[in-house]
Amino acid sequence: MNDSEPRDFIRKIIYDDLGSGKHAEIVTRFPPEPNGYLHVGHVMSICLNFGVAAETGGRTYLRLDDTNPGKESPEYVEAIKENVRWLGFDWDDRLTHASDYFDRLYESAVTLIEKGAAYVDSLSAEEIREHRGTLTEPGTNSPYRNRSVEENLDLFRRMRAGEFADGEHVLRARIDMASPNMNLRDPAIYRIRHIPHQNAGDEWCIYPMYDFAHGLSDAFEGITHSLCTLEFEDHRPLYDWFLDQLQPEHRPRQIEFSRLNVAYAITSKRKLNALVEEGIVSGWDDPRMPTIAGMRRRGYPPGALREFVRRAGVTKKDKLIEMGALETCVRDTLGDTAPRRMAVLRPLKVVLTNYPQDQVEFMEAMNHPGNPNFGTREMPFSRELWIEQDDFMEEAPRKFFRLKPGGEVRLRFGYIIRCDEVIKNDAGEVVELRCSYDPDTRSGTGTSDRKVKGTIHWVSCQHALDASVRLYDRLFNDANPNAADDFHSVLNEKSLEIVAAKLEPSLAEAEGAVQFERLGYFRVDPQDSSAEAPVFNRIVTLRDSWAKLEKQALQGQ
RNA sequence: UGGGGCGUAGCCAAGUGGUAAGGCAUCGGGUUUUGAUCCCGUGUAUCGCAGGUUCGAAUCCUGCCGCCCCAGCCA
Repeated sequence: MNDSEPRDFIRKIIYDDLGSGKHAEIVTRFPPEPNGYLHVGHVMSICLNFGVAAETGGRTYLRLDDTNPGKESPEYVEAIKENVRWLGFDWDDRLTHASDYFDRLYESAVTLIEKGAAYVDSLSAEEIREHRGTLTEPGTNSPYRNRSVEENLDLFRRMRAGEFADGEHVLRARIDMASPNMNLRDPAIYRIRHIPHQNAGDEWCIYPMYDFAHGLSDAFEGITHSLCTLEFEDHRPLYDWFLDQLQPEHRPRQIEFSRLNVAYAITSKRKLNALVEEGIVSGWDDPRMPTIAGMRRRGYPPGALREFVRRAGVTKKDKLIEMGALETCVRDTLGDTAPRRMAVLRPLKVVLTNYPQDQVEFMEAMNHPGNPNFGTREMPFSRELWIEQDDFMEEAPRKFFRLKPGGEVRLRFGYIIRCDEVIKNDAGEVVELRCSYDPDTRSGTGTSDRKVKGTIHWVSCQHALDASVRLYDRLFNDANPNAADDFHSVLNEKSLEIVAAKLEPSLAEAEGAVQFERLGYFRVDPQDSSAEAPVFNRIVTLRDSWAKLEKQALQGQ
């Protein structure tokens, strides 16, 4: 991919601005409000803002939009920084806060008042709402709309001095109460809040609103392109209005793009919070969460996320992207980077009746069949082995080429075995297989080159490592849980299954993502795992065309 | 019913007057000691609909339809 080729409408605009000489350098910003965790939807914005600046040799600010104390907390700031860094981006010394500009913002508000472009309104919140009109009816002017500049100045100073209670007054832009654009019906720009600010402390009791603070912060930082999501599109006239009124040195341009939604995932902060609060998930970084923290803990590589949003593209069309597209990116990345190992998730014992009682052989196994640089390892092989329950069927269909009574299968990197006897418990469940192995078929060194259709994975019983493995599935049953009236009704009750697995011994040293052959990609849980009680998370399954066949067979019946 | 956006295959997405890229998914096939990977091949897309302009329209014009956003002293 040639990054110097514009590939979306925003990049086209930006590259044109560079080409025309309108800007010598591109400056962008990623401006999260520190009132929650970043999720998959934010990844788009992060990659766009940091990406386009990096491509063009520009700069990006990480700006915390902290204009509403009481709803925001420093707890989230660290998480946001960590998430952005983990995704692979760097803001250098450009970590800022909207609160850094409180003084300048205040001065700008005073300027607006002096120009007669803002006034102190003393209506209550309810009254203001009533005066705003509706979507189809114009609003009506506040009786305070024509206060003198002097009176406005005096009142605003006293608001700032703390002479009034919350809600007693509000500073409003004086635009047009009859505008068909609701945002232009004299929007509030400063409100009184007697709450200490997480950064500014007790210095202020009035705080600027988003529309006022955001565009001006952009201007103060010399942002050239202020990229945001579609819901701010009809705020743009207001964004431009403030710039027109105040004529800051730099004039940023706001451009909107559509949010990225992923099927089966929720991205509402409120709902995400409910999942945590209600204990439906274990926390903000629960591997089922669509948060960056969750995806990170799950084991999604940051490069896979970047690739995902690159493939999704930047447009203005509402999108709901299939989860499979994300999973493909994860598999693509991990396929190249994850060493292969063997693990049995649902163990079934196999006894090789003709294998010497106490013998142990060490089988050489490739760590990555597609890349010899990964080297090899040795796997202990013995008389008693664990295989996957799914790899045996007593009454197997035609195309099932794993183990069945009287049938043969290859043990990966081991021998070909034949199933001679099926042992069941009183309940009629298969609990053990008696098999015989063919000594001539040892992997690599076999004197027989006979082939069998199937190859299955295994772990030696006496050498196996016990581990708890968490199998994650989508959190919701509905492709668009965001649209559900109540997300509880579409929760997938089986989004987590925990199994007692048997791992090959080398997995004791596992770090990073590994592939459990034929099963999927897994990684040690960074929080809950210990040497005594290892815990693995399933990142994503492998593609499974057998499962697909089975499904089709079921549907065909 | 006011304003702002958006409508190209199942999901994304190029294309901006010359006869519909690409990715994901799907479905075939080949390779394979992972039913993975890899490799080949695979799409009757009424380009939302209807008119119009033009030799020629996804692209221009008109009218309609559908979906999303806006009535916080949230962002």
